[in-house]
Amino acid sequence: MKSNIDLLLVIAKLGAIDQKVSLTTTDISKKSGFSQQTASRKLISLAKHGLIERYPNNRGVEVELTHKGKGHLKQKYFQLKKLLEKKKLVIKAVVSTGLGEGKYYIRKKDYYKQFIEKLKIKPFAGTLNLEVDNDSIAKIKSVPKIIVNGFKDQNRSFGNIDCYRCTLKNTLSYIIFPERSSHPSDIIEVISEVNFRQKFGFKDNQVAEIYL
Amino acid sequence: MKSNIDLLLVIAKLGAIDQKVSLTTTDISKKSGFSQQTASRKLISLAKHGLIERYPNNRGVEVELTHKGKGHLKQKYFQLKKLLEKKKLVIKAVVSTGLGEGKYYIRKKDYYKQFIEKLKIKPFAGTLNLEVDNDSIAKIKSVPKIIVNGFKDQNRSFGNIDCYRCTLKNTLSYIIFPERSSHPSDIIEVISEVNFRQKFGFKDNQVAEIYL
DNA sequence: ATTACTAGAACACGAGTAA
DNA sequence: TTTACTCGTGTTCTAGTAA
Repeated sequence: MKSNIDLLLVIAKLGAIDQKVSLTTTDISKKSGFSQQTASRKLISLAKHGLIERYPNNRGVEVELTHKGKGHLKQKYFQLKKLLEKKKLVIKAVVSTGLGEGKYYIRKKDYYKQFIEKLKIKPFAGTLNLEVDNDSIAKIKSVPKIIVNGFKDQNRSFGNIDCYRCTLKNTLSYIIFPERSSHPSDIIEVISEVNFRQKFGFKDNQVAEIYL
Repeated sequence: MKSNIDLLLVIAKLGAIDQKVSLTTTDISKKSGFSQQTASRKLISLAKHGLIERYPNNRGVEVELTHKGKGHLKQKYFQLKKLLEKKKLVIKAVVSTGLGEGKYYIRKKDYYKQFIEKLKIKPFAGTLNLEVDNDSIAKIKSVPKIIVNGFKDQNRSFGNIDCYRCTLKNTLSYIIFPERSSHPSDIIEVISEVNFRQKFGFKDNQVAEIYL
């Protein structure tokens, strides 16, 4: 989809960011500079991509940004913030116990080889799980993504892993999002060459700062 | 021009925001997802619109964002900031003595009528001049613009005036940009129903906060 | 009043390739 | 190697209107 972030921003500014708002496609066309027809078509497209919820009726359209739509705006915001304020984004995260999924993935040779090649680290065979607030995900996704490709072994297929470079305790690390993760969306996994729990004495519920 | 702000952001992230950077259109195409040809064409277009400076040579392109290009990014940034952080933008401004241009404009009946209709104020027949830093202009331009139309009288023609709603000393006010102003770009003019110098004792060099 | 379909025009895209 | 032109194709636009 062609990034219709400009139209999303127009709709958000009309108030649809945290509540349903009654608009007309003509309102939107005036604010956006598109024709009424194009506003209508784009609205349908945004809804199809899950960025807004849309309830047309015979007096206009009720519109509200979805969580995902708001996420897109936040992502753009954090990109600009990092760029223009010239300082790193920081995430406050809480150490937690995960499912051990990451550990399983890291040990797969096809992934491991790519971690070394693409991420330039020889990862410790375990991950640190952290709980973050919702804006954090948008912050993470605002920095360049490195994709570690999936593969198939004789038993099953493995999906891509999206990796985002960061530092934790001044240590080069990566936040990893396996394509088909069963993690709740506010838990992230971090890999690096070190065992954070051992080297830095990390315990559950302890707060850590991640720099992007 | 179709807002190529996404490509501008890509270029800025490649380092072209406060210095010239040697790039190739292939670099840009990889980072942006467009083809090399499209990256080249868009670069030419950005330069034509004054958003970047571009020096192609036989080993690539040297690129740097112009002041205007950087302003576009800042504008988008402040739009998102205001929206997502749900608080007003604030500008620190220094009271200064202007040219008396604004006073002359306000008294023109065709403008005055529009001020009443479109801005819902009966402006005091004078303006407050303030000196602001450069980011402030981007902040101002990130909020909705109200256009007061120009006109012709028997002697000369008058251009449009761009008006931006704000509050100063809790007073509904508007920052006005006459289309053909001889103001330096870091001086703004504010109109409202009150005489700020009289009512609030404003003196030159005093700092004032403007909320957008 | 609305939304949104159809149709044709305008525009943007990238493959091929010249310079 | 570059940049960037031409040109064929596909996408996106808006005017006219149906519902």
